[in-house]
Amino acid sequence: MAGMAEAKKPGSRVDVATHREVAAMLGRFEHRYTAGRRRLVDVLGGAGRPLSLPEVLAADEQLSQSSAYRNLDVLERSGVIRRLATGGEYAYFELSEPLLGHHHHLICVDCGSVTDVELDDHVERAVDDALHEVAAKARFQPLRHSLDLHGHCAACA
Amino acid sequence: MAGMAEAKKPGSRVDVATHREVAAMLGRFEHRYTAGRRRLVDVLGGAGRPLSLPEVLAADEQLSQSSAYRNLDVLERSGVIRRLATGGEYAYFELSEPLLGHHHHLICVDCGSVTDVELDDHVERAVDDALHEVAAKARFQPLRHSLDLHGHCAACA
DNA sequence: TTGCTTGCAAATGATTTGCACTGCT
DNA sequence: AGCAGTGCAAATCATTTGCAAGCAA
Repeated sequence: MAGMAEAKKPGSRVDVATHREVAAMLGRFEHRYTAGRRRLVDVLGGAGRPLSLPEVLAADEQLSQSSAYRNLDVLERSGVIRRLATGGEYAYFELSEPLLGHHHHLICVDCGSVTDVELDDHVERAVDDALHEVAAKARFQPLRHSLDLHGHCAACA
Repeated sequence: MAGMAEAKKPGSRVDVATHREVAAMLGRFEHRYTAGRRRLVDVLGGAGRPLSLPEVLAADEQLSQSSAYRNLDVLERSGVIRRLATGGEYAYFELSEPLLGHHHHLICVDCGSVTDVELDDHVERAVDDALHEVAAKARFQPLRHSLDLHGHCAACA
């Protein structure tokens, strides 16, 4: 493990391929991949779960609140990250599905924390088929589905 | 149809059985079923789709903003209504599933409007089974799942 | 230099709350 | 009387924005 490089820059918890991909996504919208934005991607990519803004700021002291919000907005519009409406007091942010893969969330109704989970392809397909069917009936153009489980996390139970 | 009473009080768009059920739910929490709360249930029950607070207020001029928010909170805590976090600027409210039945939402990313849809029991069961499985692995106690489709509604497409 | 980016401080706006009053029970 | 419920106005607080200064092409 120690000698086994994982293609990460020192100080970055996200691999080089991901950073390259992010740079390309930003480039498509004529946005620069600045230090502040790279820090956000490092924090979100290193967390392994969605983070609220306070958590993001706590993870990297160098980030300022307003710029973090502004850059999260840029990253969201460029398709790099996703903003989760959990119903709690904060929005949560995570790398988008093109970077992280399709998945779902366990949302704690007590503390608001969010955990990523994946489901069987078989179930995913059944859900997608069923949703496309009802969407067609309502002349609704589907973009993506969100499937979350609300309940009490291990820590709050 | 004209002579075919549907067990609704004049001026109420919600049937008597629902109002009785709501009264019982509130009673369990020692809350009264006041005129203002009844008006909210009438508005939400009559809409047939989730409504934002401005829509609720527009539907009944007699409702005051702060009391509406306060009563929606009471109704939510009593299990009468559900608050939806759509990601848009407003929260949306609808009668809870015990009153309305289990269903899902088509959420328009442009205008924020929400439409109710139902899925095959077969799909519902597959989803629930899959979610319970991953929840168990994470020692997470499930309360309910939410499955929403985000996209462009017929009006915004 | 031109214009994207940044950080600070101030503004915004949905939602919540203090308070005095009304009305059940 | 006692206390839940109401409406107004004011407060809250996550998030957004104005502006002056920094930095890359």
